[in-house]
Amino acid sequence: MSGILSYKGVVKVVSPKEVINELLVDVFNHILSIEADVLKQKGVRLSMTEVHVLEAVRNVDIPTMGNVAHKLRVTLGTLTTSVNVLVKKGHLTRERDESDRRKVYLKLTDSAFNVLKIHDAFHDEMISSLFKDLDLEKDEVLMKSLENISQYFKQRY
Amino acid sequence: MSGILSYKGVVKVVSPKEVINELLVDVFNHILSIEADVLKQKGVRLSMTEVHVLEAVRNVDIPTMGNVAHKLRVTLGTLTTSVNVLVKKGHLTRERDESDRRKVYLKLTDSAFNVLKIHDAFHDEMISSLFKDLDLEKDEVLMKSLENISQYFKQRY
DNA sequence: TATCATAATTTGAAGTTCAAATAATTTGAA
DNA sequence: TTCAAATTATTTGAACTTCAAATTATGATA
Repeated sequence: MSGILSYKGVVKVVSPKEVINELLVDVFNHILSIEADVLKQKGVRLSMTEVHVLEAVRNVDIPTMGNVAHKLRVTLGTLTTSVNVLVKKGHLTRERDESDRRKVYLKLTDSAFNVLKIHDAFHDEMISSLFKDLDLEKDEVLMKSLENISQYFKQRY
Repeated sequence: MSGILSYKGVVKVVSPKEVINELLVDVFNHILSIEADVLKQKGVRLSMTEVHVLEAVRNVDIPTMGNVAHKLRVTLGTLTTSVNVLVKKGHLTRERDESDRRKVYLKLTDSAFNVLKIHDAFHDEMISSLFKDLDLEKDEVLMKSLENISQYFKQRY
């Protein structure tokens, strides 16, 4: 993918960095829109945003509104709107903390787990394709790269 | 990052695949929201969506409405709305193709190039952090991984 | 020419997000 | 203890994003 691009008679030399940048953005957007299609086609009546809320509820240590909102990097108000819909659609329940009644715990219902099963299968397939033709030592290089960038941003901003 | 997670007394073994999946999603969302902040802080009065339109106009071979919409994977109607705003804000101009007057070419103005310069600097820094501690041979492993996944989705869907 | 195809825009509705205002509860300092 | 400040979550109103369907304009072709 790196090398030379020609457009309108202009020859452009493309660095590995530029290629990686464009691939990252492109692949990521592609994945999101494909997954939306897959879910719709499987009869899941949820948007990707809503699926991400369910995923965050599952992945966060203690699924309060605040923790989930932080994980998703949205405001509490935004999350409240999403959760209202997801409760109405039967994928989430709210539970008050009895010892601190300000807190609300979110809980996934069985239908939420079904949605996440489809989601997981999709991502598994995706990640497997990423590993194709790479031996284990190299998988760890990829992981190290992702950790680098994750750390970098956590420190920097 | 791979290994053992403990929550509510339950011990969970996390595979490299799961870690990579979560990192990818997490890092990507993080980057988007950080970049939005950086742009705002630098006085750019555009949303990330709008910046992505400018980026697509620059990156696509022939920047017609159709080609740019396809690159962004949005409908033409969606793109039209974005472009209307970007023209109003002075970042884009429309030009009719004189030999086929159905077609519209999008053209970046100088102020659009200024926005993209900030965008590029940000992404450069980001990609550099990804390369930290990795030698060139390994960068190519990462690139190969991304190409794999890109190819996979282009063929599969 | 009449019809079909292509390219883009307009319109109306649904979904997403935020900031600011509000509400309920807990914490802590006087 | 008590009340002011802090914490946690919800509500509200506005802006933005997106799509599907209808419409407009133009080009290709039978």
